[in-house]
Amino acid sequence: MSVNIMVSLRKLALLGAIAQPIKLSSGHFAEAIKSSVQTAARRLQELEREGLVHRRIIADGQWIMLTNKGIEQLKKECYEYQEIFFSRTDIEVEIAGRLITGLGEGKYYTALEGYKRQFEAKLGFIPFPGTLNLSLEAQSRAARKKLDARKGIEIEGFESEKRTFGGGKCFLCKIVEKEAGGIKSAVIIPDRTHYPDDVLEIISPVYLRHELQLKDGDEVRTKVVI
Amino acid sequence: MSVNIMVSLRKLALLGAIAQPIKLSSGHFAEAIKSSVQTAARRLQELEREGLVHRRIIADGQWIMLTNKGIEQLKKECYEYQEIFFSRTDIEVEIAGRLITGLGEGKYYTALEGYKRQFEAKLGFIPFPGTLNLSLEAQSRAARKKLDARKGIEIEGFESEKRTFGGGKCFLCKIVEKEAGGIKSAVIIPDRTHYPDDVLEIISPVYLRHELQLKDGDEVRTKVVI
DNA sequence: ATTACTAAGAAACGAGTAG
DNA sequence: TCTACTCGTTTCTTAGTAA
Repeated sequence: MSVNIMVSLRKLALLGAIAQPIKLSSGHFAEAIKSSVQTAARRLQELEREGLVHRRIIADGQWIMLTNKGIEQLKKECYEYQEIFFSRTDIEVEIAGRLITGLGEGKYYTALEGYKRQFEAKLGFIPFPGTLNLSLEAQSRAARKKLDARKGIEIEGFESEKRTFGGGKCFLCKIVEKEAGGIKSAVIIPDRTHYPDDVLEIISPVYLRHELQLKDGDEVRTKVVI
Repeated sequence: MSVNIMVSLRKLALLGAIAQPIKLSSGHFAEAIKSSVQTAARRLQELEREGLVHRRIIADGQWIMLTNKGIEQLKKECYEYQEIFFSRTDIEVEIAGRLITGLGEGKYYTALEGYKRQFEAKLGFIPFPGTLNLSLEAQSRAARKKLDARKGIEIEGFESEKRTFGGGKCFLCKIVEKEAGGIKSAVIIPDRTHYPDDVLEIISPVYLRHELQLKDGDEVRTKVVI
């Protein structure tokens, strides 16, 4: 990935192309990146070719918006800065939520060899098949947001014969109270999540729901190591 | 500032050259930035020429550490990412500290035309000459740290005939309780501070110490708009 | 082993032009 | 105006060499 491409991508994000498409011409973009129109146009083409932006050309310019891949790339750089400037400011964030029943895919994914192997190597345990899903209130969603800014423990995606499985990241955590101090667990955040960001997925070597005698609607508090 | 230079600078920061000098050779650095030894060596030379790193060549490599200028450059990029990803998550941070008497330079600096003009234009008031200095406990120091991550309201440095005066940044704030709701004030953070980061300097259009009937040792709480 | 040159080769840039 | 080419020119990179 060329560094100029990354700078262009960042500029587009700053211009607001991360949340919604923005309209701009090569000419305007040239001013923004302080280059010639040709170079600006080439950068936008390149960005599209690399799959980092969606692009739609119209009569008097183009509509540009970052793709998920583009956002991911940008986040990687962002993590580096977090690392440089805020590496060890906070150690833990506390997130609370109410237990809900998931869609069952947690069970499917956590059982896959491609993930299990990584969980064991990187987290130190083989997860019980399934995830504990917590529904988060506004306050905890804000705390959850801090995890976005963190690199976490990286879980790589992989491919099987039939399909590809996306990557994600984990954070070690512990459930507070409930005498669960001794149980290792981890928050898992897929890159392309099927849940909105108001659900927190937790994995653990044991069946937490039974181990802690939890039922839907119970409040669960967890301290996440970031 | 070439983009390749910035990438190299970031890499050095990640390698730890921000807090203390690190020893590395062009060969090692070449691996880190995935380039030839020649390019790596040239980058280090360039970085030094631009005043972004201190460099000391020894028999089997070199000692490298970022300069303040280098760190400032890096922070600028960091702000961009903050802007992109965390723009409006928090609005305020609360910082509490105990009133102490400063060294008197606050009085000197706030009275300088070069600063006064900017305060009036950017903060909306001409500061009373002097700063209110708060000594921060551990918890508030952590809150104070959040300001480092923010761009704030930029105050530019300037030169007089005799010397140069450094820049810094400000954050609007309000003193909580004490019926001070109506008094505009601002936290001021010089780029090259004479205070360690456990002192918070506040300026205001009025003499806060009298206005709020404060004396050394009193606890003052402030909400800083970030 | 280093760093620091030089010079050839590769890559990127921007003026000009077409559609 | 716009995007998207081509094509000289400039800039950057790397191999080779010296200290």
